[in-house]
Amino acid sequence: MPEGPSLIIAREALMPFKGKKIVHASGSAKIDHDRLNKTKLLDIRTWGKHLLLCFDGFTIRIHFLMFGTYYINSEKDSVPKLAFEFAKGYVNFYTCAVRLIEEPLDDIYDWSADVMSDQWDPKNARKKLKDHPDMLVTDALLDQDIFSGVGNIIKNEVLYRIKLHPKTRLADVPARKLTELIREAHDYAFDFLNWKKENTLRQHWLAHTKKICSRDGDHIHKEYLGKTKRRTFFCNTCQEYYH
DNA sequence: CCGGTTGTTCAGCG
DNA sequence: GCGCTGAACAACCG
Repeated sequence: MPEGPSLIIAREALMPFKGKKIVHASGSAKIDHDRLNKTKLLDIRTWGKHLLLCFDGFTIRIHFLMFGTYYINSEKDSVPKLAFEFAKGYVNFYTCAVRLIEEPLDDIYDWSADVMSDQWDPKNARKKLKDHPDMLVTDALLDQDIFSGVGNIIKNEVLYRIKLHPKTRLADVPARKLTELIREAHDYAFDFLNWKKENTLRQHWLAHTKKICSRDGDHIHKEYLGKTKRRTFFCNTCQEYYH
């Protein structure tokens, strides 16, 4: 569920409820459900991995973390974190972090950082990357302030696609390669979205969970790299290590 | 059946 | 106040 493209799918699935009134809100999330009862769901937005349910004067932010899911007009056998009942239909959110946000969204979200957004701005991303010369590219792609919506799968696939070694420091990335990094973070996310919709995402992975490099037949390494120590799959032969 | 993980936040420590 | 670590959360897949 968690990476940015999946949130686009979630938003689309929820759009039928836009403008509809919540008849009853419930769930185990520690929020004031009374604020939701009999209020209209004005809009559904996303910022990276955040699902934003907009109401008059506040927003419910849902983060699906690793295992979060949602069921529309159906449920599974566990207590939802949050559940909305409309006059026609209902939604259940499971295993997610729910938070009520009072601030205007424009005050707290940099929309240009979201690789899935119309407002995604490669130039801003480049500026931010310049500010972190010692950051490894494997960490940079996971930085939600720079590449909001990019997760570990997208990270691995982008680095493989542009033939860049995950341990490369940002300062050592050639300018042209940096352009590719930024472009591919956006482009691969949309390939991810399309494949996810077709249910063919897994079969399109070239590096993530792979053992053999399809370019040169070499072994794909699996290491836990960077500050975040996340699973990183890479080929030492075709992914150039600049240092 | 167990181990691992598409992620984030927070407490605790030096 | 900082950076770092580890825990907590929790469900599905192989």
